[in-house]
Amino acid sequence: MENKVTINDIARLTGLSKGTVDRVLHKRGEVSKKSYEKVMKVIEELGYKPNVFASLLAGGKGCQIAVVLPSGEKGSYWELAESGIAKVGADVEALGVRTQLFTYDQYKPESFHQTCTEVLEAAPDGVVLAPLFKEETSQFVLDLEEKGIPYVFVDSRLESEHYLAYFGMPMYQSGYLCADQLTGGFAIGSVLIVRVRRDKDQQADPTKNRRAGFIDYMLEHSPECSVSNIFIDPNDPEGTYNALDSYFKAHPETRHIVMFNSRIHLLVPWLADHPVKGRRVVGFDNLPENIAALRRGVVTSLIGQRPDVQVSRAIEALAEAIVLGQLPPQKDAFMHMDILTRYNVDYY
Amino acid sequence: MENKVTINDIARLTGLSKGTVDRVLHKRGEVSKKSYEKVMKVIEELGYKPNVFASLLAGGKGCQIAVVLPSGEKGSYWELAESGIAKVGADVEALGVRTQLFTYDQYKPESFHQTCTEVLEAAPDGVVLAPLFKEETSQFVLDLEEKGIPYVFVDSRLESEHYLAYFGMPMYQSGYLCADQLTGGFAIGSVLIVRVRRDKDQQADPTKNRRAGFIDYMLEHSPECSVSNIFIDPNDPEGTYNALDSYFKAHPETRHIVMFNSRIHLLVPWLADHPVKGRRVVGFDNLPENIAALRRGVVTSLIGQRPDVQVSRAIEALAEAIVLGQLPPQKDAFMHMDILTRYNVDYY
DNA sequence: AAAATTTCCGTGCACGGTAACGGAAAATCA
DNA sequence: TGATTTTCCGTTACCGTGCACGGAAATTTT
Repeated sequence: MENKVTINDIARLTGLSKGTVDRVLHKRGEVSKKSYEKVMKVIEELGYKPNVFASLLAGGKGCQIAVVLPSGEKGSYWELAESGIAKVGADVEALGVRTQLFTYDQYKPESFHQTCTEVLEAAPDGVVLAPLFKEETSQFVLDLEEKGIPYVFVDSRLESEHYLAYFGMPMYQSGYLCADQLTGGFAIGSVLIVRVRRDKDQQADPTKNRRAGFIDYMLEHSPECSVSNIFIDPNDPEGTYNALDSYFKAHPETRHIVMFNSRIHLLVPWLADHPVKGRRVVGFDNLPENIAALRRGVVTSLIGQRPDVQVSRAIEALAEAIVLGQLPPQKDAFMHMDILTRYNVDYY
Repeated sequence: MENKVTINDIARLTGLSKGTVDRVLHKRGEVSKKSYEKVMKVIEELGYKPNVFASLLAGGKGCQIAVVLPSGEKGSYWELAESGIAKVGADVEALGVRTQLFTYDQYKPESFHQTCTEVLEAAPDGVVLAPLFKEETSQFVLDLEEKGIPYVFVDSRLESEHYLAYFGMPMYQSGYLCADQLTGGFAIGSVLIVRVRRDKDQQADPTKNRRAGFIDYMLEHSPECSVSNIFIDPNDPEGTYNALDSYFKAHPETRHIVMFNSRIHLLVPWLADHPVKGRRVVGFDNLPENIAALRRGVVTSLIGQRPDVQVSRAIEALAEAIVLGQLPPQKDAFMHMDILTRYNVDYY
């Protein structure tokens, strides 16, 4: 059933041998132009697709996929992404696909560059890439294209036309959704945005678009609602605590709190000490610590994009493209924005 | 890489031929007890796993999976489930898995029984089953076990110990979650539950547990909030409209509305005619009509379990078990309860 | 004890594709 | 023109399993 057309059929119809047919299939030369075209024509007509099993059986090599991510500390967003590698379906593994993880320091462009050269040396059959640095990524992508190595973006992407697929979250919309969750659709008092202070010469703020979506929602639905910002240092718990304390001393009328990165858990100590009935606290990403906060009831809801799923789907898409020659149905796959509350988080 | 152990290795180590080894592997007799045990021992020791590619190549058959669902009218829940069949990964198909759909009338046990015999005649290698009738399902499952055909439940399940896996939604918790969505965590006025009238001798109400979860939440979080019920006939739009009309004439203070089955869209005509600021309307399942209502803003949120994903995951699990001999990591996979609002529905 | 069964097992081909090997034909060189 | 190199292609031996066929050995029948 399926594709009855075999390499032998083509050999017979072209009057050549399967050895020659195999040579044109794999473009390993030593074929006259005339024969080459004859074979290609018949392949086209019959819609020949090679039998994956036979190919794997004979060749045995399978394929190697490199996954390039920022190195994830324990409990971080990127560790979650990393765990997606282990979640690819058994059927993909059965197809002879192997994955190899390469990490880089998300704060050091030169570390990323270093990792890229390592990847190129490893010469994988495909690359899954979470890009953070524009310049360096453009260069890397050029190198990959030159070598004919297909690549898939996760989390964010470049404007490049040549990537095979992209799995990520629509940032602007996630901010919009977040605002809806925070306000519950009702008009409310003022809102506090807690942000992480970052050096200006560092990379651009990845949550910029998200914040924009949030602001737009508020302007449309609750124009009377005031929005304030404070900045904290993620490595200074005490400072964070004090920042919140002094802000709320000055603005006791502010009720709801939101953060646009995955660090909402940093607020837990202060929140736990200052419970307010009706306060809504919304953050992003299902990190273990965030989920714990959700369960405690300190955080109202989280908006999750499941980076692990992004990675595993990316690997699967890449594998299907390489091994089966099937392009992904859609190039840009914006993934679910999951709304997590304490009542459904157990099932994610 | 992987399993270097082949059938030839075993043949050599046992001093037998691969023909004999193959015979014990497939239990097709004609092997002396002594040889049988010798082979089994070596297989055990070396942890032999057959090469899927070679097997598929030689045998060619692949495997046949029967999917048994209630017949889904256009736009219905079960049609959504049906669509999951088309969504199994290309890699699973590449493994030589073919699926065949069998449907039955969800209101007629005898129709289910009829379908079951058809399935048994087709003698598939595995069965995905959405069971509605307890008695008949128990019998069917016994037949399957007798024939050694593995089966996976979706949507709901029997207490049977022998199913391979189950993909479904935790009903009680979904009701709990629903109540949280409806109230938004705030204390609110009274709530209306719209239910579908059904004959008592018909099957039991599949949403009973869900309702129980809802009620429990309300008792715990908003004991002062009154909950009323009305009943409608899904096939009588006019009657539905009038029922809502007369209820709300008598109880204008009731604001929020909930339905526990997938038919919240039946209320759209009335809701569209009677917009109330701050009213929350929550229903279940991402049917096209429900999603349309969500987009219009008539329905506040939906709780979705994506029956299509349940079906495709079930097929994949079954395929992996049959073809690769890999049991699913967890027997009971309670699937996500997705909270859908107009702001994230586009990404589901 | 010879013949007829039955039980058990080895051999060999097929599945579709890969790739090394070697040789014929064509092109280039002397 | 003969020798040499290049270009091109057919042959062949696998890869690991499935399975049909036929035959040796063990068992039962005459």
